[in-house]
Amino acid sequence: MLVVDTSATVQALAALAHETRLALYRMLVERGPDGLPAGVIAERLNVPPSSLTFHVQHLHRAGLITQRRVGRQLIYAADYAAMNGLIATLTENCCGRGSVPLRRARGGPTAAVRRSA
Amino acid sequence: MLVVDTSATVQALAALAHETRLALYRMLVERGPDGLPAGVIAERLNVPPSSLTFHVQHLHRAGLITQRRVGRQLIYAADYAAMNGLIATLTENCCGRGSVPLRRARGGPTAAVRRSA
DNA sequence: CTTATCATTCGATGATACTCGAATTATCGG
DNA sequence: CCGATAATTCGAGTATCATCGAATGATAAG
Repeated sequence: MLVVDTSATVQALAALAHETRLALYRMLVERGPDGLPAGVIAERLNVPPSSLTFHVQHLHRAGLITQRRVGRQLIYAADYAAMNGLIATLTENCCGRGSVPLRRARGGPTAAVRRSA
Repeated sequence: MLVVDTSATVQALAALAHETRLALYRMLVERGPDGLPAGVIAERLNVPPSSLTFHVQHLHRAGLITQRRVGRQLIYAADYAAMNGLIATLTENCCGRGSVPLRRARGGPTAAVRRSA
């Protein structure tokens, strides 16, 4: 059984629990492994540079995005493994053991989660 | 295609992004459909009544738990469909567009999930 | 009606989170 | 070195969240 570091989970959830950061994270997921420089993200989200830094750091500290420098820009990219880890944690701990078959899906990739309340 | 209400997603994430509330939610998931009265939850979490109310309402407003009255006690229970909806939303929007296997639940450690036997 | 129990609401306090302009660090191209 | 660009850190102000005792509402039993 998977044991979870609760505070890491809370940190990841808190990082995503903000309009701006959720939009930012989604933008990076869409963009893929290449990522985007901070400046571009700030412009697209219409957020001043210092505010943008505040939010990307929040996501970075939570381990949800990666950071790398290219020349004088800092590139941020989504860390897919981290999100999958978070989803796995939620699935393992919070999904009503058996009443809802979400963990044993063997068919299509997301077949079991297509239905939403 | 799954329709996503961003602010509802943020609200659900924020509701879970707190040590006490995550513990509370997990307790209700373990307990199952019968749920638990507020008093019992408060005692088990070692939280004063008024603080407990604050947290259960947070989860209830986010739609993650249900509330019903039995006699003079209020019973709270996990709403599994809501959590599955949240997970579906995260999977649809934030997981690298099908390129990433959702199937890893006990692979390598990630930033959000750690072993702590 | 009165008392006891369960839980919530109220209100005051302290703690974090968020925003963003100004100053600072890092890098690049002459 | 110098000027320009990318991004961060700093600091101050505002807002929202969290905690919890005391007061209030809701239900039950005698």
